[in-house]
Amino acid sequence: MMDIRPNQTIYINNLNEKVKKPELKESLYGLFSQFGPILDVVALKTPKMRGQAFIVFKEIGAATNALRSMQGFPFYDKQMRLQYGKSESDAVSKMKGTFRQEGGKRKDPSAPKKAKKAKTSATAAAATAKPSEDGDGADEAADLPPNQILFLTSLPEETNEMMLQMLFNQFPGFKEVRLIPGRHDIAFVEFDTDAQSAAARSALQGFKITPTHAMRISFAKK
DNA sequence: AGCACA
Repeated sequence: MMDIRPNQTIYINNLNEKVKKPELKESLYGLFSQFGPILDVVALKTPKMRGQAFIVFKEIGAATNALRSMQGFPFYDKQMRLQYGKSESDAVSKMKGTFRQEGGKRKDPSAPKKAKKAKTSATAAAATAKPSEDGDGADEAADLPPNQILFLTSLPEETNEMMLQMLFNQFPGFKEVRLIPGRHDIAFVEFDTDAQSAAARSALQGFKITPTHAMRISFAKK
């Protein structure tokens, strides 16, 4: 059913309602940021809004791509259903400078909060101040010859098997993910062939599972 | 099933 006109926000439903909000948002962010920059992920657990989420992309093209690619994607044991959002997200209006509180139309629970918290540039600087391990030999593995097993590094602490499965699952030839007990930061992902592992590798190289952690993918040592 | 953002 071709219903709603393209929108840079994707509306998702049929999500697993048992997943807690922070985890849900993180996983959605990880899963969808492969299509392009994301402005916001909105998920509410209110009776009306549970099981649904909004992914706000910077570009409509990214949203369209996501819509086509992720329709029916198995996510926490349910198939996600995607549509374009019906209206413009606040994150978009804010970016365009057209954001209005629409006096009265929307619920105003209490005090009018006019000023949003300003991101201090100190915070922003701290966020980017993460040392990047360029040039200190940390990426010697880049030279390993292709094989069917990928080696993931720089994984954030909250990584779990399901998140990695969701990411790598979508590539042909996927076999399994192996986590290492006692190490949250590395994992192995196996494919049927080295061509298939190479394709997944280039697609997901630098993928941000969380906004601050870009994972690194190399081929495993044989 | 359910289209919000505090």
